[in-house]
Amino acid sequence: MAVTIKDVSKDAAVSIKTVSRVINNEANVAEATKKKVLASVKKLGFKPNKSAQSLRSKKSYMLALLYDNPNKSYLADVQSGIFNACKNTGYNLVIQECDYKSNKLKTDIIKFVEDFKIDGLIVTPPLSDMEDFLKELEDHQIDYSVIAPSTMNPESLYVSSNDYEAAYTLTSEIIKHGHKDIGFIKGHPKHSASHLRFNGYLDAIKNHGIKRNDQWIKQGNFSFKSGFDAGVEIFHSEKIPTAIFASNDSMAAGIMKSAQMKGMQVPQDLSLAGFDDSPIAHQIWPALTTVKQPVEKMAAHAAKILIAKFDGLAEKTKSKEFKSDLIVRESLRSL
Amino acid sequence: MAVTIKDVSKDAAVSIKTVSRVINNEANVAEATKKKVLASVKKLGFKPNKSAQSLRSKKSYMLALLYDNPNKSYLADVQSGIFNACKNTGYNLVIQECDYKSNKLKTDIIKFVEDFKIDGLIVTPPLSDMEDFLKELEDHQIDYSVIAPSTMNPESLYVSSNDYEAAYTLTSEIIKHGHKDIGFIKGHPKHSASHLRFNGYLDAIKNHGIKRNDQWIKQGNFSFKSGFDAGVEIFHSEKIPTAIFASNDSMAAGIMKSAQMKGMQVPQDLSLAGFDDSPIAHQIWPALTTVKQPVEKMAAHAAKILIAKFDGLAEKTKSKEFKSDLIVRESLRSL
DNA sequence: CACCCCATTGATATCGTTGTCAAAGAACAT
DNA sequence: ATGTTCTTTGACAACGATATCAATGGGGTG
Repeated sequence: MAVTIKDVSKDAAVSIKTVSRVINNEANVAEATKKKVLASVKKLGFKPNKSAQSLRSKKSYMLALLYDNPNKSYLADVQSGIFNACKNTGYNLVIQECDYKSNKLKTDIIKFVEDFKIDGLIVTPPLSDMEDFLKELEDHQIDYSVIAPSTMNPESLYVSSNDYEAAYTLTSEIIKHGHKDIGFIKGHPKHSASHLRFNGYLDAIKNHGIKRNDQWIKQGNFSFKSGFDAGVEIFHSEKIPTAIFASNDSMAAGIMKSAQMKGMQVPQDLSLAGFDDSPIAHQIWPALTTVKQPVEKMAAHAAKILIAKFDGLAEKTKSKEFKSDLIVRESLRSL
Repeated sequence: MAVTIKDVSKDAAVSIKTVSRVINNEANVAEATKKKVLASVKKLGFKPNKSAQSLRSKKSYMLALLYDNPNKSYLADVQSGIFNACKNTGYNLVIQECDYKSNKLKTDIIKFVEDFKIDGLIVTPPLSDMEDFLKELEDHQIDYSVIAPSTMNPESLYVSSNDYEAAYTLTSEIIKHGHKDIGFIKGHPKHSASHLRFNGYLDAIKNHGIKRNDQWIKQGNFSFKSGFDAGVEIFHSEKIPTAIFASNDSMAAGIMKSAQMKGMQVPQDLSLAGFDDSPIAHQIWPALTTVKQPVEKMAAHAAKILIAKFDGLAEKTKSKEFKSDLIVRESLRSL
């Protein structure tokens, strides 16, 4: 039989309520009592029973990760980050796949939260970009933190990244290599990341005196196939750009395939850059120059913010913007 | 306030124990009573409180997935399968990363199971290949099901795949294309899949009268880099094989990189085959001929087996072997 | 008709926590 | 010394389910 709060209270010669107070870090426990109790807890190896805690306190100690059809490696990184943050906090993670297009999305999620008594949500793109969805959560007093490239509501809990700046930097890097004819593949329009990256690109070429050429700017949706299709289209243009910046690595890989099928070599005939530093970026040849976001850290932070909010004692953790790194590999050549 | 068993019992004019009996599908409830109760349950939208159930019944309704550093897309597929199987069963999934090399592995996992009162484990390679580890679980009466290419213990709960046959088939396919000089890259030695795939290859070439050439057989560990290194080595041989079969797609991609860096074209100068049909297989060019296992279905089945064991009523689900499919793409050419 | 058996049902204890509230004691002001 | 406030503590109820065990009643048997 496992050791219970009762055993501890006997061992420490205090009431069970006092033990409860100690393990919950409540105020107004004498220092000496606290010490005594903690000693007993340690000695007996006491671990509070989650079910009993949940039942009584109406908390589930469960966070849920909401996602919609992400890149698998992104998902794995996010999960991994959250798990690390949860470790030793008593919180656990459940995963919930959603369909951002569903008109039942809001009610489904609210039902999910209520059924499972989820304490808080961690919301990833593109759900994190849907204002009405987040509003609905707030209306139902559901706590959440978002992982998103931009923040619409600075009051909410969030971790953000600097997609605009990163795209600006990467574009500038391409320009530094002597390129003037630079194509761009946009990401999925429902992701705010897509617009930020595109704006970073646009501002960078503009500030370097390069004129935008819409023949080389194609709409993609972050999928390999959309990159491939965009590549095929671009290579049908009368004039072909010397470099293409795709809004993520999968699309860049798609372009590479379409280029290679046309007999073009990367980077000799075409320079290429991606975004995300997903596994594909270094598993193709030539390896992609890209931008790496600290996804795992971001996810961990998103979880920490939430937990800090629930658990009064947790060190106060604030919303925060994370910086991305430029990863220079082989797919970019100097003209 | 959520509706409780008490509300239902009032509405149906029976005792709470009878409601409990109905929702747990216990025997000896009159058909009429059952109907009446179920009607009230539906009418009020009653959902049993997990915490209360756990507390009283000593079950957590939680399964845990044990993994060690897998391919991220494999992990995502496994999770997705398990989640689907859990849906509407009341069971939930937690994820636990392990280190198969750690000498604390066994005690850590047992502690984990006891601390969280995990009902059952789903064990993936290479942990599922460690007999002593599984033995330890049994000694502690921990329920588990394994997802593994082979089964050491036909009594245990498992889902298996036919890696040997699939490798045999794929090798035969390569031979049918006219290849006689076929290299092989072995997988991580701690994975039984590695040996099964290798044996499938060996038997296939033997049965087709092809002699084994150890210069073309290299040890890998399923990583991209190990494939790349193996490729570099092989291409230093005096004679180069016309085809290489890598034990997984990442390593095949690594070989492709090493070949392309040498100026060789796939499949003109070198045919290539992989295994797993991971995303990389179709995101490189030429796309890889490979073997696809129904990973998601397998994982779902592994979860179902466990749940069936716990929940007396669940349809009896048996251990099962799943078949893989050959996926023919562009990386294999006829001589 | 009396008896027993078995299927069905319910009253109540129980799981291991936290919440409520009151009591005891310490500290401080008057 | 007395009253007041604040800190510290504990007794006991409560959370919402399942477990135990006894009560009830219908059907079969002698």
